[in-house]
Amino acid sequence: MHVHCKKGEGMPKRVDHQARREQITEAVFRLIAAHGMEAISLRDVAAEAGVSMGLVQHYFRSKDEMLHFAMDSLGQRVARRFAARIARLPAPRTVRTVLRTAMFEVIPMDEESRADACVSMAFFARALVEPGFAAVLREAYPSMLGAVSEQLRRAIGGGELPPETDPEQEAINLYALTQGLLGPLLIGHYDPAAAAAAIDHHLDRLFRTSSTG
Amino acid sequence: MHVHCKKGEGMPKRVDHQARREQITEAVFRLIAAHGMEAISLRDVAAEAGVSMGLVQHYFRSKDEMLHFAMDSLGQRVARRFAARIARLPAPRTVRTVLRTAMFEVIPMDEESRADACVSMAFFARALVEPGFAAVLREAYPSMLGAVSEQLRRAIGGGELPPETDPEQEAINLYALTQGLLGPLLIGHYDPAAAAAAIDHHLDRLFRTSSTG
DNA sequence: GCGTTTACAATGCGATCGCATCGTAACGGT
DNA sequence: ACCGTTACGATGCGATCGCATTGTAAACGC
Repeated sequence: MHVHCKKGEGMPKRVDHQARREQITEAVFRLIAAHGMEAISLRDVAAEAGVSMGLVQHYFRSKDEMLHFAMDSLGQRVARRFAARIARLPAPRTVRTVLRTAMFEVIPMDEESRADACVSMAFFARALVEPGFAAVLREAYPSMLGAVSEQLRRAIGGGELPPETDPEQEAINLYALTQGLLGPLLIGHYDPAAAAAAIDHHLDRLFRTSSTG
Repeated sequence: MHVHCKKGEGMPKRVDHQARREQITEAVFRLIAAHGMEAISLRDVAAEAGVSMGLVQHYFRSKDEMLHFAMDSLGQRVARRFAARIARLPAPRTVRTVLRTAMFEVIPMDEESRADACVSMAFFARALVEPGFAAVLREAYPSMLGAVSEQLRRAIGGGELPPETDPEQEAINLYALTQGLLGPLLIGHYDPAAAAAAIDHHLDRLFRTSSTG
């Protein structure tokens, strides 16, 4: 009636809404990583993104909507990077290699992924007190865990793991270990190599083919 | 010169400074647990504590000082509860039992400790962007880890663990596992019992006396 | 008893916040 | 060519913030 676009998606006049929103979101990430979520204001975001504050308001109806979008965007980016990292693995993909790669992806090795991890922490803390922010986490965790336990089941089927292994339990512990290594790492208690060693140590014990005497 | 108190500590006129500060701090905890750290204002704290805002200002020179005091206070409380829980253990204290108890202490079983965990998360997120808040964590982690690895060394000496066990590595993994279980638990992905099962599962594997064939 | 210090309450202030409003320039459809 | 919609920029507003200031009553040292 009012407007009849050819594409059902959006068909804006000339600018790409999604791109603009993500450009602003990038500024949000930088500010959160640098000063925390509580410190960011719409004016700061506009300044960081190099745009006017009116523009920010134009693309986000409220600050809350902006932050929600940012959280979704971060979740998608993490998931995408996750999948890409797995897909990039060379041919002989043992389950152990896949799991190791996945767990290493969580551990921030460079400044960029470190910043992402900090932002994730900020969002997590927010999700604890604002259920609206917990939605992304609510779906991310079961999917993560499902992927891990599926890998473990594959490993059991392929003989990499003994048949009495509990895939769900091991998946929980693998995930918890990885997440638990993140905190002290971000604070600076040890370096990424130490976290990697911890992961390998755990995988060593899980996948021990025989030994122990 | 100006004032010559008999006690080196404080000797205020008639009120207990420390007590008042901790009373205010309790209100801070309640507000952080309920609405997050970014949402609390001096007026809110005063109202929650049932005092005037001037009183809050009287006992804390600034909001930042108040939050720092609160973080210290929380750290001490956690450490105290930790020690008490260990001390309350019955006579035959195997290392495994001690570790299990310690790890369970991190997992919030009731609403009160859950609130504490949420507050800790909030402080942690803050510490990532404000180094001043990282001071407490900076000393807490090595002390925690040291206690755990010391227990592990005792276990090795006592024959509970094989001599080739790496106490430092196992301590890191035990701590990481426990911390990593906390996040999903707080979000509500599983219940305390599941977290306890994960801990026991890990301890089972670590302390397996023989088996595996 | 008197002055100083302490313990609080009340108020004021400048800054900043999110958001609503308004103005305007450019494009698209007819 | 016109008109409506979109895409912004600029400004204003009420609320709220942390903090400084001021006032006052009570306790202590002398």
